[in-house]
Amino acid sequence: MAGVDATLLKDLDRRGLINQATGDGELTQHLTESRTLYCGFDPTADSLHIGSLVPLLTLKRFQAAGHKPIALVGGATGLIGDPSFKTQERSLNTPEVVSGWVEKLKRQVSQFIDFDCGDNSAVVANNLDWTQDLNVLDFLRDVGKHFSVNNMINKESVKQRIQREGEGISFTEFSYMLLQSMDFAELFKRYNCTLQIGGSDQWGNITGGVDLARRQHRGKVYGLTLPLVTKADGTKFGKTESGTIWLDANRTSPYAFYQFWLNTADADVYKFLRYFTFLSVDEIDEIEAADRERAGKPEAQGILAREVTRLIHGDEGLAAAERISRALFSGDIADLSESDLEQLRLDGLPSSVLPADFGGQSLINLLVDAGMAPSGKPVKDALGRNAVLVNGQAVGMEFNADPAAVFSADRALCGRFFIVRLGKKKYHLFTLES
RNA sequence: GCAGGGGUUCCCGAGUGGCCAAAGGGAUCAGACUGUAAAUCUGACGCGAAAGCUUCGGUGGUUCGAAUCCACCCCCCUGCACCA
Repeated sequence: MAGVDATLLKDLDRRGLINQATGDGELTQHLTESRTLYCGFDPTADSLHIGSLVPLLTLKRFQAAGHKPIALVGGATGLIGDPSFKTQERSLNTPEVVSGWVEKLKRQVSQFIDFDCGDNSAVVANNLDWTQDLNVLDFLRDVGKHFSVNNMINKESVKQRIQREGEGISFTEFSYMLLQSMDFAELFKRYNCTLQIGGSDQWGNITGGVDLARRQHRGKVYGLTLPLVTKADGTKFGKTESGTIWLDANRTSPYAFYQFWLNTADADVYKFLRYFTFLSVDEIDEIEAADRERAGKPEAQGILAREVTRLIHGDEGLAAAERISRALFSGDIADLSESDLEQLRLDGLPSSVLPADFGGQSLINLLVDAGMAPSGKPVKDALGRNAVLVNGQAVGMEFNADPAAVFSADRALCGRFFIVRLGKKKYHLFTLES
């Protein structure tokens, strides 16, 4: 068996990754031997987003330290919906939809952990396996009996739903905790899994499982929660104007993903390096010190973007993201060769083909149709402020009715390409029909 | 079922007959400044290039005119009752 890195918890602590743990510090002792731990991911979409990245990477950290990770995909819990800290009851998804998502998440989660490294190889589990045939009476007698409703309604995670005027909670969602608790007890029985990790919102569900494992199997198991990722300016982490940042390249291109991290605020970037990369804390401290020393533009964002993009999208995804970023944000667009431009499209820069005849289409319309803006208003605003650049040339409102003049062959790069920039950061590649 | 409270533009939340596309805040977008930051300032923020058009749970109605009044309906919340 591979040696166990007993300093793991200390490292997690230095990274700020420990929010709360059960067992009064016994966990450190517990982890001096190779253990099995799990973290659950519920299928609420066909891909995870970066909100799940912290627990996902923490599983990886545990595995690197010699422990055996189980990634649990919630085929069952996904059918119910976790009420923890949610302000509203959510609508149920159909079993077919959820099982489709389960398959996708299984694949996605599997990219992060090693399934072929001997004794601590990872396992992917689905809690539907031990719940779908469970009989209601057995459930109520064997599981329900161990839970006190008095206790459950006092949980902080459901308080909003219990106390707040205007919202309620269904029995279905209220029961969620029992299902998750069962998972822990079950994994303890099946795999001798003795640790569950999760976001800080999972504390109530995790302690529920700790108690159930003890009551059902007299098992001594532990829970550890990770902090919720917050931003210094108080806005929600993981969202941009174009929506959630997903891990699936089909939903969020490696380029957009890379740009997301590159735009991290100074106030957050060192924390994020500790959360989201495998660079050592010492290395990160050095980066921070060097940035402070130098003043001006920090290096940290670039390092963060590179590290995380490589982690999620691999070397190729990173290379593509960097190629696009370099081409668009530094240097002269006019210097790009035809193959460079072609490559941008292959790399995932949003692109579309211009129609041969513009008909009566306005320029605003064309850009909206290409997906550069949700409606005409922002484009109009940008046109009025010289914030629309076609191949580096500002285009004003007066061209709105005359897209043919803007997208004429003699103004195209290499005879057929137009790079349109809207605002500071939104780019789109148009090509003339050949 | 009864009683009470409530459903407003992405979110929170004002508005209770015309001056309302609807205060204020947040989020978001654009500009200036910068480092593809932050802070700050400016502008935008239902749709539309514009003229104009469509909104305030739904449907009808009253009115010259309704988010605002009336009727019915749907949904949510709180309490009570019924059931057991």
